[in-house]
Amino acid sequence: MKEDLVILRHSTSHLMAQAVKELFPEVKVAIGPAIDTGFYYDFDYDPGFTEEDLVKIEERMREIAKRDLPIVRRMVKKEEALEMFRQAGERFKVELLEAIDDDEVSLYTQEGFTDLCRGPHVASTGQLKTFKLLSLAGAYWRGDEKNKMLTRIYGTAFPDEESLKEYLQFIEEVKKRDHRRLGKELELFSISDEVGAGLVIYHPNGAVLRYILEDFERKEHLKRGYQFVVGPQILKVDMWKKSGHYENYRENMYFTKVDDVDYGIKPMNCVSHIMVYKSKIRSYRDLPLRYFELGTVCRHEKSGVLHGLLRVREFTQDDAHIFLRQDQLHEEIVKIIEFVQDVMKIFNFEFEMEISTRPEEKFIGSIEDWDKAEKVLKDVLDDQGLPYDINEGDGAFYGPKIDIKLKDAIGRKWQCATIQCDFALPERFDLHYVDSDGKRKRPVMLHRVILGALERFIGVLIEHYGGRFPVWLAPIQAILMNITDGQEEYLKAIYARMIDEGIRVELDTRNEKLGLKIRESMVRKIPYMVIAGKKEMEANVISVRMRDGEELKNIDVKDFIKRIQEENLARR
RNA sequence: GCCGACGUAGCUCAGGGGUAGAGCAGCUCACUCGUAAUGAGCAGGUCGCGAGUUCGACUCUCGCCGUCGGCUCCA
Repeated sequence: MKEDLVILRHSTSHLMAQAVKELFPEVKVAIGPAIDTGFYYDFDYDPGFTEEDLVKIEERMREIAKRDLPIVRRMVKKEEALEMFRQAGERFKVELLEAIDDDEVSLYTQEGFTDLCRGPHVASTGQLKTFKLLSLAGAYWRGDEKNKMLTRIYGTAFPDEESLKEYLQFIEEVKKRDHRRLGKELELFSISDEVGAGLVIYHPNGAVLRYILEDFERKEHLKRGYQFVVGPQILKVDMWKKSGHYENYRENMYFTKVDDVDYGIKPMNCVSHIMVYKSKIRSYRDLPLRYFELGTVCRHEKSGVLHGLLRVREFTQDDAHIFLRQDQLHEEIVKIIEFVQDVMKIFNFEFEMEISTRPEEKFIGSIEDWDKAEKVLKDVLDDQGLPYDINEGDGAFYGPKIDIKLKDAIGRKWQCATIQCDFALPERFDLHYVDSDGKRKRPVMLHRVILGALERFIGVLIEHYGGRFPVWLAPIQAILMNITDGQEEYLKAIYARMIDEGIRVELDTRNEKLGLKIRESMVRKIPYMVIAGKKEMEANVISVRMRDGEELKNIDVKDFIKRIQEENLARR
């Protein structure tokens, strides 16, 4: 974000805090930074704000802006500032101050309101014109769920009306693309409270989309030397104790007991894949071994985090576990990154990468192994000249990882693919291979997903394409429509032919006007509308209208079928 | 899990202490029609679930479930 935009937004958040203090003097202020989409400020106010309060606060902000109060910076001794905020009962500011090491701190004052702040700020409140308060939310003090929940107000600010308007239009666009809304409109999936929160029910259109993706994935994995394996849905609890999941991941797992034996429903697919590896003695020549499974897992995610398809409790990963020698690690990770690049190009996603390192607590394996693994990950990305961010302490409990964040058609980021390095599970399960010197050695394990979870990926795809899936992914590729009863038989024959050619086609011979049929198909975002009236039938051709308005008049059915089949292969 | 808002017909939503309403969708009939909504009629609801207050609750109170916006967490 540009520096002056940060200053503008940060200043607007101070303006909001001042307005809040004027209207609700008993409120205590916490922090109010600029963020990518605007700004927020956290307040401690026990009754909480209402939507109406938001309107009042915004009005007061405009009034204060009109007063054009100068914003003055002042350096004071830390002790002096502490005394001041203590007197005012601003306990959050006191807590912040106590954590600051410097002798002097800067204060920013605009008539009647002083905030502890590094700054910088605009010169006066009169410069703040184009802003809007957006929403209310709860937020833990310092982001820690053990702390008090404060009330956060989100708003946004821009240098001019034009860009504010643009941003508000962007919010509208985001709403239009919302996969939950499109999922309903396009009859892709549903989530029923009777069935359970976070459990997805695929309807025919969504199920066929999923089937296409699965089919695509199987082919892509076979091409790259992966082998298919399939593991059970439930495994004995002892297995999860051995793997460390019971210790580190139990609160996210579902359990069941049958005939006095405890089972855990799998939250990850690795254990079965490890059992395949362990089933016989492996030679150094066998490695790398790449086991792939479209593995369905269950994780008890906290109720508040569930979100359409993007965060669910049962989902299917395009999961693989690769068993390999240390010396193969670098090359294999390069291959996986190339795999991700190939696949994301097909869906037209750009992406960014992040490396997550060892957590402070809740990890297995030695610190030495962690350091080794982290180094390999960094080396690969450095060698490939790929930029990345470091996410300290954000690794999985069994190893560090590279996370890949997709950037969709309107610039939003989504986490899907991940490559996780694991020295710990091979140790726990005592995996080995026989090396060229005849000695037993420990393999390394990579956990990786390309699309991530099919549910999440489908959700992202829906928003990425705004429901207008490319032809190869479209649940319904073409819809046939007649103009009068006279063409019903003609279209039925064409329908049979297209179905036979593997095209996903629908037949609409209802006694309705063409305009209505076109409209309904447009709403459903079907790529091709095939129209046959008296004229087409007599000439033994069809007319095709595309969802972007383009038309193909009087073409041969054979040519049309060929066109769709080519698009299926080209994957555009 | 936490903070806040919300839950009325398949969908989108209005209403309000005296047992509910619109538009779209659905069904029936008429119309046989050329590129984004033909017309008329009919039918459709334990007002999320459970308890409490009340002569009476869909409306008020409490609890639960779920959804939405966030926080924390994550594929």
